[in-house]
Amino acid sequence: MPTGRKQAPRQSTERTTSEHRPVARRGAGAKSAERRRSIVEAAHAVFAERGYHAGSFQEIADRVGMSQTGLLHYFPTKSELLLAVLHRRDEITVDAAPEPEGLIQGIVGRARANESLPGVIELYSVLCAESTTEGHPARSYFVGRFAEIRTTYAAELRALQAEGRVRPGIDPERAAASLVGLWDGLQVQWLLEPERIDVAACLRDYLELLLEPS
Amino acid sequence: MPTGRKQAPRQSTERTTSEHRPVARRGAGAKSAERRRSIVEAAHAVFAERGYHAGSFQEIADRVGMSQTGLLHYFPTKSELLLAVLHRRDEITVDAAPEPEGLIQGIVGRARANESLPGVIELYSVLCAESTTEGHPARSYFVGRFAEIRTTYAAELRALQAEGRVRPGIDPERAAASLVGLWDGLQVQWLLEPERIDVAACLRDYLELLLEPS
DNA sequence: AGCAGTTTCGAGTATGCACTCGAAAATACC
DNA sequence: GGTATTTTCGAGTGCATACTCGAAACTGCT
Repeated sequence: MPTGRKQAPRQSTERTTSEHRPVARRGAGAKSAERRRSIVEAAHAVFAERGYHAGSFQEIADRVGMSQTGLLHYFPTKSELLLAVLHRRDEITVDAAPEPEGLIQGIVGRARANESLPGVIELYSVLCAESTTEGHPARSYFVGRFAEIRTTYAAELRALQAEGRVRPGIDPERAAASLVGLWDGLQVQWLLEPERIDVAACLRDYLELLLEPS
Repeated sequence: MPTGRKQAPRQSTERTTSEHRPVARRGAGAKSAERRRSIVEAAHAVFAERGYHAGSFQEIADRVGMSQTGLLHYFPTKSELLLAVLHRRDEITVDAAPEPEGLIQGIVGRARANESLPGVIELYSVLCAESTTEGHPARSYFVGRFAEIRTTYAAELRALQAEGRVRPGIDPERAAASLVGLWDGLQVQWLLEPERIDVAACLRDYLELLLEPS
């Protein structure tokens, strides 16, 4: 975080280059933030198209129109850039999430919206599976993310259960995991054959099976 | 990222000059087939652990106890080796598939069996997602495989439907795609947190929702 | 204008990659 | 035993990789 701008919640590992200055905020900070954004955007696209291992600094630098070394000034390691991309993705989807009423409406709506963002889906699907490999930098990110989503859905299901709107015999935790898994698995099939898979419809089917017919 | 080179001293015996092969069956052909099998086996493990791009000839050769160039004699290109691994995987799972009666029994049983083969799951999950990227050599393999599995399940569901054993309002094609997606998505979560995800139980839950309570 | 700090990059390092080439060693067949 | 074939590997090629180093160019503040 070159410019000490308070904006960024970029945590931990600062640049290690030994300097220790008092809130250095010389000019050009705005430019820096802009650059970072465009770099993250390009990296998002490249990682989505090629995956993490196969995606290169060079290609990202080319897309953003700067040298590979210039890029390294902002993100000194590849995994740092990856994590920035993932957190940026969170912001995007959260921003685009009005989180409306109802599990069904919310989820199906989100799935429909995703159909116009294949890059986001691809990034997510590819990195998610890649992260199960040994020592992948995004592994803990995905572990945390899955746990978070599962508990959110499980809580929503329990609330619906309390209202008697869930079909009897449903285990909220397992149903939450299933919902997440179903979504992700369908997205992979959709990436391979977009015209043959209707992710949103399948999710709606599942949710309607879960809920009491009213 | 430097991914420190780790040697896997599989067969620590020196192999430069005197070589007493214990098997040394009749004819070069037999030896060749044997070699191919062990190479495919090692490649299976490496691709499962690292993915296709990140997995290297060198590491595979180390595990099988031969030089990288020796390996190239059997599989002149990397993608050829990949496809051999995938087809070998098909053989394995087909062999281990008694394909018993009943969708539920069959699927749940297979899922349970898979729990003891994390390497096979990892290979499948990682390569499957990786294959959605541009120009991946396994892409058409997975497209074909998914189509095949979906039609199989859809047919089974339609047969059950004819017997009146499926809950009304189920679309067999979508349910088949959902079943496959659910399975794959759950497996990814299971790879990340094996102790928190019960793939077989979730699949059973889903199948019971699909079928008429009898 | 002078300076502190930021941004950029050219050149270079060390490594790894898939793959080629040519030849030696092992083996099979007669 | 001699010869053809298969199997193996050492050495090398060309390229890509992440990352380092050091310095130039730029920026805005005083």
